[in-house]
Amino acid sequence: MNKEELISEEAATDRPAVNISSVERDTGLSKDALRVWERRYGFPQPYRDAHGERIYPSDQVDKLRLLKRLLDQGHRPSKVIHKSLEDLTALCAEAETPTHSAEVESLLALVRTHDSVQLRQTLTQILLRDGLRRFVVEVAVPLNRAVGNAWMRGEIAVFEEHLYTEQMQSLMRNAIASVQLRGHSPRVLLTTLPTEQHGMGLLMVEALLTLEGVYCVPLGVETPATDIVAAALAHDVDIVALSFSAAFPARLATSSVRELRDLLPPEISLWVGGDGMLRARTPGDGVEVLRSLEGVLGALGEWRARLAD
Amino acid sequence: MNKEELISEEAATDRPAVNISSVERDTGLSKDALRVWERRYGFPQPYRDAHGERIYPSDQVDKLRLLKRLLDQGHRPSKVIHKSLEDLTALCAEAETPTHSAEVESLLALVRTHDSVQLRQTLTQILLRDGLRRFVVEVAVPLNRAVGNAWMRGEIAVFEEHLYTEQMQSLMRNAIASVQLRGHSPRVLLTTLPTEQHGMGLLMVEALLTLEGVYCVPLGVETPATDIVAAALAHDVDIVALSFSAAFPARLATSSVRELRDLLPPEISLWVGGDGMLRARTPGDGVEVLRSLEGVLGALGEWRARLAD
DNA sequence: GTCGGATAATGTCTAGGACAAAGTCTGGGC
DNA sequence: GCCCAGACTTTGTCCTAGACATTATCCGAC
Repeated sequence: MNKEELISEEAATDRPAVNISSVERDTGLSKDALRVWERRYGFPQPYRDAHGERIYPSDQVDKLRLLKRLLDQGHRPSKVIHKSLEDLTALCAEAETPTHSAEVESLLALVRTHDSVQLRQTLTQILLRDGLRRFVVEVAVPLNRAVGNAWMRGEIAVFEEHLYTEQMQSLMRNAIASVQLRGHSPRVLLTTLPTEQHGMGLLMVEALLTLEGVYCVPLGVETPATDIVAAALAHDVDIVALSFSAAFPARLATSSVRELRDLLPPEISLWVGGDGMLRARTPGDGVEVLRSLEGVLGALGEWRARLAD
Repeated sequence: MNKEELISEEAATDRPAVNISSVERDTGLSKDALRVWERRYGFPQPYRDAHGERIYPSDQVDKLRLLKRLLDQGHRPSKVIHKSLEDLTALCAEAETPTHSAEVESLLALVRTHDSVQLRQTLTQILLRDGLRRFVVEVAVPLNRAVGNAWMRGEIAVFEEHLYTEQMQSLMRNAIASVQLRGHSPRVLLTTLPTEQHGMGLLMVEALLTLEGVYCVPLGVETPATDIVAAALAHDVDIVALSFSAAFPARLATSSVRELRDLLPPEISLWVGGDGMLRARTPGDGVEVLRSLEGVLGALGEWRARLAD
């Protein structure tokens, strides 16, 4: 394939060096952190342009991306910053659970070959065959994780991940919309806190809850704490559910959950979940930490049992 | 309503003062800009905590939000920064085109009263009554604008805007998915550049194009330029279409569009649109600037006519 | 083994200074 | 009257380098 070659060549060689703003965007590391790392650890070591401004070559940006991922997993900068790209990749791979079913593996292959028509068709078939609940738990969750890992290892391109996310979201929204609303209790508000832009977890929870006859108020992502409280009161919800991805700073997660808990009326439950909550310390009383997607159903059962008392 | 009162009281008095990071998040103004404005213009003038760090009271954050909106409309900081909150609100109101149909006005009322069930139902009814094309052009576009303006004037809360966006997106995605794919040409890639997080415009364009038998590759938001090129080649598209909201820095828009145009093969067309393109200077040859959503259909007609030659 | 306190690691804040890019004004030529 | 070039002004982002709160880690004592 002539085009394939063009793409890999582009990715391998032609990538231009970029300024500090772009690196902040692409890696998620703040400008302050980038400068202070350079001062303290000697990495990154960008070139300077005619005005003394930092210019980061693409291989350093690659390493920074990898470092950010490792920090999100709980590693410390000084311990990993001087390792080689290969060592870092290996370290990332360690943390992975490579338990993909054959089906997930074949879906991942479709993402890799950007065969979007086939991908959508296959996902739809599986959804119809297994039902929404099994689809979410057995396909969407592991496939999300597999795509994330593959992207991190550089096996799939950004645009392939984007297209996958778009298709999966579209599918999930359609499925949710087509579930006949059977019940109306409890009422659950779904959202993330500011800076948390990953909404896929919310959609998966919304799917499971809607199937169980729960009334969901989906607020999308990045709702400030005061607005969550206002929305919870306005929509008279019983439960507020928040999702945190691994990229969310662990300490911020704990403190802002605590803060939200104090702002919310005590009779409204607060559920938190997502990869970002696995590393965070427990945020204290009155907060239910869900350690897996299935945990949502357990918590729902408990809530209903408590209501029955 | 007891709850309504609680919410407005909350909004009016109890809002806590916040640090510079929060202000950056909430207003979209960079920390550097906030500090340099303070130095140069004397506004904002935050308090300091025990360590000399800036603490912004909520009324100053309100004014900053308004200022950001005015800058996005082309005003200059020195001209507006010392005006009162009332003057700024009036200035914002000037720029508005208050041409709402009665129908849009009643939908806006549903958003204001966060009657989400009724809102979804009404939108679905209108969609079925008028068809997707009229729905997008006559309802979605003006309602989006009306909601944005109302939010800016403080007439609707953040969470109301969030819920509206979520519902409208969900509806549009469902409608798009249910359009039987009739044709497959041209092939159009849809996305935004990094930092541009508003994807509603893309969805509206996707809806119109899909109705016309166009094959769309929706990449969601924030795709880096090099990945857009890679995706365009991999999916063999004829056209790349980008959307810019008013919040996108005008100069960045022009320069990055120019840059992308130079990276893309000349036989691939580049279409750009959205409120952010109305202020930007024309990015030069080989770029089609769409000044309205209907412009998309015009450009499509031209493309097909050229193909027929 | 586990708890508490000292020590180290780390990110974000601070202050001004500098400069390029873009906007605005001004004067001259047609 | 109109338009263009060059000068001036405005504005955002970058720079350095220091400080400090917060969180991990270590180490000794119980």
